[in-house]
Amino acid sequence: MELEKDLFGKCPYTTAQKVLSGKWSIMILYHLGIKTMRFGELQRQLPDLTQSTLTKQLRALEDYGLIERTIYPQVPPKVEYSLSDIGIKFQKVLAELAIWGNDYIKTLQKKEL
Amino acid sequence: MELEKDLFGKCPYTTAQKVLSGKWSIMILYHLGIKTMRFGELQRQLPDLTQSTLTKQLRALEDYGLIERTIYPQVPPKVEYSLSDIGIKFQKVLAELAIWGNDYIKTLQKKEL
DNA sequence: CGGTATCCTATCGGATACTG
DNA sequence: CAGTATCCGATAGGATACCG
Repeated sequence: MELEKDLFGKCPYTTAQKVLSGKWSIMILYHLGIKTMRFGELQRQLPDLTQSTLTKQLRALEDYGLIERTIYPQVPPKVEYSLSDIGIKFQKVLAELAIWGNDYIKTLQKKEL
Repeated sequence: MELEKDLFGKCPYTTAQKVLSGKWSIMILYHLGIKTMRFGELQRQLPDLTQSTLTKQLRALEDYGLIERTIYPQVPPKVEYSLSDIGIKFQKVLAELAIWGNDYIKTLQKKEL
């Protein structure tokens, strides 16, 4: 995933779509919205993706500017991931997404009855 | 894209992510939120995807239950796409997404200066 | 008009193994 | 601890051509 600089002029939806295209973007943004986390802690929250996949997804979100990576120069290494300003603003979308997602699941369940 | 029936028990975010994974889902949902449209009209709004791709994306959204397809038995054929109840509810997410998307574009532009 | 049916390719996510 | 390097398979999406 590589950041495209020519997002300007594009519509907000297309832009959002690109940023959210990563399979784990939403989940990562959700967890970092709860609190800043170290790599390992984040990985424990998301047991279904491997270390290398998590790294790639984090790099993508970092390139897009949604999250920030802070490296503490020490041994053993400590790296913290947190939301950027624009990442924090995304929490509003997540909130609506959560409401809708629960609603959607309920709808599916009714159909099954 | 095939609908998975075992979404139950999953978190709302994972569910939402699956539904939104289609490259054009958001754009389609946005346009159908404005008004019910025929296939051709929708295609004119989205010049960047081919007919076959549009068909696939529409089928996926239909399978997920977000949109409804109404076929009017006449010649030439007339098919209308509209939002389902849960699709209408998704407009709230889209609204937040639009706000955020515009914000994000502004942020990027500032960085470029 | 509103599709199918094929085929093809790029990319993305995952598995695995190794490292400062 | 937090990565990187490499490889690999699945699949989503696009191009093209044809159809009721």
